[in-house]
Amino acid sequence: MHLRAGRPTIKEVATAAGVSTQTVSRVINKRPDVSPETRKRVQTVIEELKYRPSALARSLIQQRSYTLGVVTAGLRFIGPSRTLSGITKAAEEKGYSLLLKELPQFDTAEITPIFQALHDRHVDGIIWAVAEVGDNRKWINHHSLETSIPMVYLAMEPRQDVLVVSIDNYLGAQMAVRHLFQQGYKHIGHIAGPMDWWEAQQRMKGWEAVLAEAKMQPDVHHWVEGNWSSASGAQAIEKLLIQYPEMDAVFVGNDQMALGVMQVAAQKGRRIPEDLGVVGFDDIPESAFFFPPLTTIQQDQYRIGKVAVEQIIQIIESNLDGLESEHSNSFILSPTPVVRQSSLRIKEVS
Amino acid sequence: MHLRAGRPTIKEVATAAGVSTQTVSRVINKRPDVSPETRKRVQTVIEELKYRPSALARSLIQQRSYTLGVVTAGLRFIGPSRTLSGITKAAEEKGYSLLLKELPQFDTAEITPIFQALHDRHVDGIIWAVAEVGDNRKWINHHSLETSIPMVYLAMEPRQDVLVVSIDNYLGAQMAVRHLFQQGYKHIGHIAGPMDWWEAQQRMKGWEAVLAEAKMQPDVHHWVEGNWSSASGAQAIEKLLIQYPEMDAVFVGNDQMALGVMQVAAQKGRRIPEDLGVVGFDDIPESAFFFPPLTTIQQDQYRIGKVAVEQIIQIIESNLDGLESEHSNSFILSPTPVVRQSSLRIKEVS
DNA sequence: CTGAAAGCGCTAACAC
DNA sequence: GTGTTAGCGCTTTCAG
Repeated sequence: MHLRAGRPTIKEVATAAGVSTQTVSRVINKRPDVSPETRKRVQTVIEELKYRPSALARSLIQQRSYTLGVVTAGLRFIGPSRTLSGITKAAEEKGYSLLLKELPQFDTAEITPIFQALHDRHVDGIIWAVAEVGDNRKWINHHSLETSIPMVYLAMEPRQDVLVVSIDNYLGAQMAVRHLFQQGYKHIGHIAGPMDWWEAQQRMKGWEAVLAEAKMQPDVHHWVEGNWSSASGAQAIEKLLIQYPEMDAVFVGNDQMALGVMQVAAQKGRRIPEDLGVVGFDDIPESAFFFPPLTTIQQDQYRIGKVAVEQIIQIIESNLDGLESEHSNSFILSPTPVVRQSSLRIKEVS
Repeated sequence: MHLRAGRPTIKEVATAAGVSTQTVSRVINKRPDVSPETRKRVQTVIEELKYRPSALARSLIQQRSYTLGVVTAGLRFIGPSRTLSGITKAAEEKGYSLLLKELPQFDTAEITPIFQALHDRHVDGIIWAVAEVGDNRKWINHHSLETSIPMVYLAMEPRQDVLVVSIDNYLGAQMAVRHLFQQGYKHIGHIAGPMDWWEAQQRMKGWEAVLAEAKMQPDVHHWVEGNWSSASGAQAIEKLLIQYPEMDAVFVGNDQMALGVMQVAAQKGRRIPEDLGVVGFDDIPESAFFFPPLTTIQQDQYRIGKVAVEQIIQIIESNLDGLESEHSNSFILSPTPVVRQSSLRIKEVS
């Protein structure tokens, strides 16, 4: 008995069990048409040899890889990572593997090599988990014709003929601002994310919409653009305090920027929530431990990942049945407000 | 002209160009032994047909997939995500693809299916990017015999015959505590991570070592165990303030827990850094915007990922040359202190 | 119930 | 320079 190099093949198993490779194939695929004795004998050999069928060879002949391509960006941020986590869990459950690519920037122009790499490896579907920034979606129509690989897009504006899974950022922003009004705040400013992000635009529009409901004109001095970072939040609030002195509350585009806001407010002796109400967006785990704890709009990024996987697999499998895609083409998930101290001016009646 | 189903094959390219598949193969692999005219003709056909060689078929025959398996856990936390980001970047540069698996827990017992899935897909190497917790490494010796796939382990205790890439947590903790002594603090407590984590143990040992240098006995009342979360940090500091009343500084096992510490300190009117010096670990992006900004020990998780990829690829490629692995078997990267306000009791002489 | 032949898309080894 | 043959490890016919 000596150590073999490499992995045992189906042929070796067949020889050792005294059957043909077909029969081994039938056993490993749990086909019914094998006699119990044969099956058992083959299985024994498989275990002895520690044989494992090659997924590569299978993919080649079946034209099916049970692999999904995932394209992400900004894994250094917690949002994309949580989404990815939802994707890994769902894929695992469904028996799919994941081929991961990370774009160097959110608006990387060179996406062709990414597609090629995934296509070359025969992925059955692609999850485009990159936020919509600027015109980084302009290639969609162009591209979806070229390749026939099913795709699902996350965090972008729903559009015709494309499967999209997103959070309702517009609704979330409305929730935030309405909550501030309910708490008796009158002058609500906004610190937006970078305006080339679709999500930042949506959140801003939600803020504007609720102001309009309250018959208030959103003024250009009532908001400032940030870049999602705490540093930009700090800078933004400095500006805003000057250019909008009546402001008594602020809806901030994400929790990180809200942290910067709270730091500056503390330095300037502005009490939160008494002098300044603050609401963030995302509900990062730390936000409950800001000082004071931050009211925010929770988005379930994990669930987005899960839904994306489930949807794309459904498309893949219905395509196989020759059914032409007949699915609803967008999933807009609702966020949930999480009320904490930073916006509670009124004692809540419980 | 009609739409073909599926992808064009090398055979179709060969026919269309009037050459053999072998010649096409030579062209796509940029072999020198093809006449300029033939090469050009073939290339034209390739572009017209939008032909792309199948990485699957190649992997099968070359016994080489140019794919790395990555096993991670806790992607909902920022640390593992940053490491993963380093891995994606480095892999991209080196021309490798990534097959991603996430364990449901850090100490998942059932790792065999993970290995099988990666092995089935012929990964050339595996990056085990799961922190060492409890005895979740006990399978190492057992397993590395079974499979001959090269592996690299992250965030674990270096050991013989295994390639490890880690941060020097012990050194980092020493840096933190020495810094506090330099700032004139005398009674330094510790809030540890969960003690079944190797990294938490190392950080605690670093704290103990510096206390010992200063001829101080680390007492059981001078530290409390947390679980990395801000909530546990908040609880821990409450306890510590009671059981160690002389304490004037605390070294906290990570930045999240330090956030909880600062929240409680603020509530109790303990001024930071005057009454209580605080140092964290990790340098998460938010820590610069805590109130006050947090002194912490930075670990470059991104770089860990990068080094891991580079090392495993080196092993893969030297194995191919038949060289038996003759590498140093651990990389211990040094962390960097980042001094901010939370520990600055003395005006720094610049 | 089982096996033989063919082939998924590609490349290594050899001819010429 | 280029083509032929064989085969990576598996599954899909189709016989028997």
